[in-house]
Amino acid sequence: MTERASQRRTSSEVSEHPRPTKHIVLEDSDSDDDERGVAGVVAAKPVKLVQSSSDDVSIAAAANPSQPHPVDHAFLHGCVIAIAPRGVPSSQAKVLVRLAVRFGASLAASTPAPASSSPSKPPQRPAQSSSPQPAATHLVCAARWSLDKARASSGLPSELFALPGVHVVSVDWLNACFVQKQHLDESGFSLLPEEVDAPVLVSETSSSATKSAAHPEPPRRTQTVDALEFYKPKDKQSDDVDHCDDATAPAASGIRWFTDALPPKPAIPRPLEDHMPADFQMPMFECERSTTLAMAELNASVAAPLSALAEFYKTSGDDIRYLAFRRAVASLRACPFRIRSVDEALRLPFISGKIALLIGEQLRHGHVKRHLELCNGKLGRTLQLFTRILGVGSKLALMWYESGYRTLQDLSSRPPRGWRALHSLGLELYNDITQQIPRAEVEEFGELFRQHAARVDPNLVMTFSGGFRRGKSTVSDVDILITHETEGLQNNKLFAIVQSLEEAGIITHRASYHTSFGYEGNFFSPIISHQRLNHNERCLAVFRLPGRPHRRVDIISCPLHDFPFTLLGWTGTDIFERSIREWATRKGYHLSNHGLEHRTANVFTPCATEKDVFDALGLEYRHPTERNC
DNA sequence: CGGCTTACG
DNA sequence: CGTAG
DNA sequence: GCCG
Repeated sequence: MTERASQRRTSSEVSEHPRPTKHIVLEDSDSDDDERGVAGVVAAKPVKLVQSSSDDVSIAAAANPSQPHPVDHAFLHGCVIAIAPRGVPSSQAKVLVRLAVRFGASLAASTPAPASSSPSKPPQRPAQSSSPQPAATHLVCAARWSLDKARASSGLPSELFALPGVHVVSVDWLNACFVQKQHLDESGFSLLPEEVDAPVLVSETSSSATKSAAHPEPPRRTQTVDALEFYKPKDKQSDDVDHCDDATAPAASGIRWFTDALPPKPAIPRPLEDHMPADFQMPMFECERSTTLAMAELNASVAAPLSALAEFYKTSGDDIRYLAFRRAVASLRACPFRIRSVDEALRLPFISGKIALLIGEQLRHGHVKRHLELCNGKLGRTLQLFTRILGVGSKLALMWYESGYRTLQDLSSRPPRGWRALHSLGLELYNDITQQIPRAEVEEFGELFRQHAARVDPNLVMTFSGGFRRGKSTVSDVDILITHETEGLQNNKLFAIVQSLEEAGIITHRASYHTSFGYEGNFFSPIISHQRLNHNERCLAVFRLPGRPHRRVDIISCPLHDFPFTLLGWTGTDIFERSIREWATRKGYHLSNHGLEHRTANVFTPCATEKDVFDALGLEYRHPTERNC
């Protein structure tokens, strides 16, 4: 199953590498955050945290296995949930189930089995799919039902009710657990024997009651990102690796920046000009390798025609060849030796037969005929021209080409089939948007963004992702990721920030604005029952700084518990993303922006940092600057 | 010869 | 179909 | 187009 991982390349040996990392711990998690209020104070008191000598930053103590609190993304771990088929609307039940699983619970099998392990212990790690578990620890019934009624007509097998220690609770219990991100004491939510009236309704107001029952000790603050480092965009510019990091200075005011505390890898393992050793082997998966920009220079000329061909195939809709060529290019980029012969090239993954011929041609003649024909031909040039219009992909471009369109002028003078308003904008901004953006301008915009965001909510956290985070000296667009230091509070912030930037004349266009509501605060909104468990906001916009071209910017907002995954997902490159997801699949996981879920256990693996994700996957951590596949 | 990332609008 | 990495 |  996971064989391929270890095939031909090392990697799996690495999978059990030690975990020497020490993590940041809160010195005083209870200290109030008043001081951090608005502007300036953040700087005054940058740390309530002790940074270990280690590489990674972590959110609070989630990474400390011996101490599940205070941050527990799987706070329902060990719970085996059965939801009453009757009394609880099925749409609601569906959501409850997915959320419960999302936070570590498992589902009772439809056929009850004898109870075995103790209800409240979470003995099984997510990875071990087949450990025995109780038939059910929690029977979840409609609110305000009596115990008798539930036993009689909830539709749950009556033997479940007889299990020792089983909790029979109303849906309000689950609801409250989700809202507070804690495993709340069940007692306040148990179904009562008789017609005694129902327990408290959940809602916000019940929190005091439930908390006092569940947590005699002072209620803990919800999860925060206090442990994240601060980051101030540096004025010292550079176009190489180190600038994304070393992040020590706190932001001058307002919200925080998240940054990677990991120092970039020492770059090139060996002298670049060495010959490829006879035993040289490269891992198959791009996510297993380090691919830095400096390293990629070495074989850039050999890779160039393949790279251009990949682009051609992408714009012409041949996704498979696009992938094939991109993988080949990725191998060349990751190769720390200059490729001098076809034989050497053939030893790299995803280079064989046809592609090797092209490489040979490039080596011998300095050009590749197929490259020149396809990419510089009429079709190739036109497809590239058209697909660089906002909202135009291979299908439209191809269709328009076949209809005889050849220039942007053609398109604007006689709008073709499928023309949309977005395309007009794309045309209007074409010359601006196709230009590369220097890092300095990204940081300039980032600073403005930070100021506006801080006015909306000083406790937001922001970071760049995309090419900027990977250390590119120029980027094709700006990617900004925001979250909130308190779980759930990032809701609805993005739109306000965008509005503010629009009013200031910085954001000039909004190509799209997506939002979907999750569980926070909106638990039973209709949208939720359509499987949307995470609140995500995403805005594709255009900004312009005075005297500069228009620029594309993607702004993404995610809940705190998604942060490491969303950051990982938006940092790229696309080849890196595809490879790490495929790797995850081969390890039995499902990796997305929202989490790392074991495919059979249906349990999400708690991760507080990107590094936790790599660890869980048995991968060596890759710094963003090593993901330039 | 099948698979090749994933989720969203 | 398009977007994103 | 390459890999298993």
